Amino acid sequence: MPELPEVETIRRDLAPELEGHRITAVRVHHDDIIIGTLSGAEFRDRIEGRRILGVDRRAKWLLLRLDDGILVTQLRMTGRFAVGRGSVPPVADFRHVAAEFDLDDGRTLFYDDMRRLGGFLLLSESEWSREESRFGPEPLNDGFRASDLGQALRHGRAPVKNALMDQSRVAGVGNIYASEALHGARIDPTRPVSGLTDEEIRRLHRSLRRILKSSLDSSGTTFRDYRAVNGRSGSFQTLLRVYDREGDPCTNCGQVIRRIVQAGRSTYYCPGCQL
DNA sequence: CTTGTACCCTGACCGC
DNA sequence: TGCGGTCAGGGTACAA
Repeated sequence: MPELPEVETIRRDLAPELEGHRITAVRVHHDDIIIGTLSGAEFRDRIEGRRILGVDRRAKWLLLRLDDGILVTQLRMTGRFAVGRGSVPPVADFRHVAAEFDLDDGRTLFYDDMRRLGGFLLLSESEWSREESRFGPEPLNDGFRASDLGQALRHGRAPVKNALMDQSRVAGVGNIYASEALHGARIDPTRPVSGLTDEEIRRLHRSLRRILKSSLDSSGTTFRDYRAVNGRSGSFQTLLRVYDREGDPCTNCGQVIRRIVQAGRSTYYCPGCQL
């Protein structure tokens, strides 16, 4: 479901709700959302009593920093959070609640995941730092320059669209923003990374950062499953130029937007201005 | 090494 | 109305 702007939006919503609070009880309704070797009961026993010190993000992962360990969560396609009082989630369409975390002030954090592709992982600092080292640089970090993008992207022969979505090259970019960033940079998504010029890398760097920031300002893109916390919608879908717009005219040049499939995922692009 | 494919799961939508 | 096929903001294991 969510990419960098969506996960960061959720982080910003969750942090003030959770920070400083102790988790008093955990209920796991589907063991398959506990990633790794712990059973639901073992997971519960190790989380209950822990205090949440802070909420961070890396790539598309959320980190609940506990007073003992890090509760890592990945939302994949349909994971969502809500915080409310009482036994019923505050959002009507939470029909697939997979886990609940009671807080020390009587509120509950609900995790809903229709497809149950997302889930939770309890790690130590060192386990997390090993996981984390597989990710490429954060594209919105201040120090992320065009040369860093070039270094991350310009090896191998992968199509640039696939390379952008490769989390070990650049962190946090998924299917929507890969298409949008390439359109903004006027680069054909099928181009092999090895052939990209310095000028194209500079355009892609500017385009990627502009689009991710702009989406973050809009609280992300909601046209399907994604919601921020407690059902709040994003609005960047109104600003998408190519994604899910097959058959529409390009806002740059008027040619008809096309959809192709790369690595099993839809890519949208304009054959007129993306060369 | 790098790149592509199948798969996890449920639901919405489309054509027949 | 039902049925089958396809697709969905992701990531991983495994094959070539």
